[in-house]
Amino acid sequence: MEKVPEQCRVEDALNIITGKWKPIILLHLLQEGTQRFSELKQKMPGVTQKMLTKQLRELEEEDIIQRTIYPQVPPKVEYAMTDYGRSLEPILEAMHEWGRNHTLRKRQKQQSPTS
Amino acid sequence: MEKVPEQCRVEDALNIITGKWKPIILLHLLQEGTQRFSELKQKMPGVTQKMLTKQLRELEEEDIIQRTIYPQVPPKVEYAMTDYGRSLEPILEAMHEWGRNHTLRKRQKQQSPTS
DNA sequence: CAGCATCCGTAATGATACTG
DNA sequence: CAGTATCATTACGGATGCTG
Repeated sequence: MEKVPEQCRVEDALNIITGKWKPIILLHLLQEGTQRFSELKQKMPGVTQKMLTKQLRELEEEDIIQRTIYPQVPPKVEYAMTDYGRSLEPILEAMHEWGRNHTLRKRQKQQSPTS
Repeated sequence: MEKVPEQCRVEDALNIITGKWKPIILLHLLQEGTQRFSELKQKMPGVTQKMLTKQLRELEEEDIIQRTIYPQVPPKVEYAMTDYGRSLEPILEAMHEWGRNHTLRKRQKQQSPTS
């Protein structure tokens, strides 16, 4: 139970899943399995290739997702969660749950302001 | 079990705990209880007043922490987790745990590169 | 199709000085 | 002590054009 702040590793986890599009990418891959680049892009309105590519590379770098290139023309690249990446699922679930509750809470606050 | 990406609330949770100093602030308050501004600052090497103030205000805004001002000279301001804020603890714990494991994993990879 | 390179605007963070 | 205000710097994200 050594939880000295200096050894705080929360940020390490945070660095992995933080990024404008990473949570959504992970949700898609977790829920719908392997996806092509174009599929992901299509399912994420507003994202640019640059950003999608960047976020995917960062996730790949950390072994969260796997990138498979099919050497053909036109190119085909698929992304999938790694087994290791799936270990993030409980955390993502918990955050999703918490976030939803938080949104509700906020709404209630606005309706009945205590102060 | 409606987990349509469009309803993804992971980011809501993420927005709360993301920030260069928020995780450390939360860890300190969770582990050591109520803290004065100066105590926190002292325990967080590298942080500036500006940043510490800003992050604290944001956490306060979301009801994660409570700010108590003692009207005296010199001023005394204390920060503490709210009950609601404590509901984040399991998530932070999980992330800390995961992060630590991730760091270890990375180190091993570097020693025995498979590829 | 997938992705890289470049340019640009905004937002986040930092350094520093000042104040009740 | 606990801020606020201002300015400088950097990181992040978006738009666009080019390539195998």
